Amino acid sequence: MVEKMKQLIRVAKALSDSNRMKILKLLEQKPLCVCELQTALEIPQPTVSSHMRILQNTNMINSHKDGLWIIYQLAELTDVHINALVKNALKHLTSDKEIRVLINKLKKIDRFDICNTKRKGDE
Amino acid sequence: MVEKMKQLIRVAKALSDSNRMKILKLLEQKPLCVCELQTALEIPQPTVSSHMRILQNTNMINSHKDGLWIIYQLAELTDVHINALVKNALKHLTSDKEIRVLINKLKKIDRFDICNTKRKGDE
DNA sequence: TTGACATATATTAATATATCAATATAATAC
DNA sequence: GTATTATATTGATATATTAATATATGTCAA
Repeated sequence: MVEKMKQLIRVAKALSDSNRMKILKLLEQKPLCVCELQTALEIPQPTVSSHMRILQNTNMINSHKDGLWIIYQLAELTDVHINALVKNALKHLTSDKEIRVLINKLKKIDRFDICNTKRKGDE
Repeated sequence: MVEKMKQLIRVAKALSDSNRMKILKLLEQKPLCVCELQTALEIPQPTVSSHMRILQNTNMINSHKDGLWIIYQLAELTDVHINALVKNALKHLTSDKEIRVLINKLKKIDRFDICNTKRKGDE
């Protein structure tokens, strides 16, 4: 059996940081690699990785590899109340000014531009 | 205008502590004074007061005086998403073992027994 | 292989938070 | 007034969290 209290506190702590909330809101738009998040948030890469680990420990996100990249995406939480809790946190930030600016900025960010990795099919 | 991000993080931090979650679950049963919470949680009075201040800063609880007592009670949050978030956190803990034991323990706790204050009408 | 690159981990320093003893404040009884 | 009681505040200490730098790992291409 899961420990409800510990589970809740782990999620609440994960939501207690503005960088992590920004990451979740960005992932809500589309799956992203570390370098895209790093560019959007303008913070060092290890800082991003550190936040990703915390989010992954709550099962709020999952990841898969694509060459050198690790693509992160939002995950559906199996626990109904925790899932609703997180959804409400994300909805709350929809009208946040800084978040809106950030999401707009994301439109111009593309991992193929950031990284030197050649686009598949390029010569 | 409210700063959505700061508001969310303040609430998430408030929910990131097991003593505070226990306090909220106890207040869900009925309004309580500090000495009742102190007895239920078996922690020193200043620790309780410290948590109450944090919870009050999020508007999750409010208080009124009754003689020497300060009675705390759950408050309805005006922000719809934050309110739903907190409600889900509380629901999540309904099945938590430790919380169930605590709520059961609360039934035997009565401020008139704990405190030396004379019951109104006593001789 | 080797080198370049994307990401992860370790270490450290700075900051934030939780707890609790001691003390202060406020309400009530005498 | 003074004493008592319930709660708040202060200040000290321990622990947790964050972020930055340095280093390591794993992948791909040549």
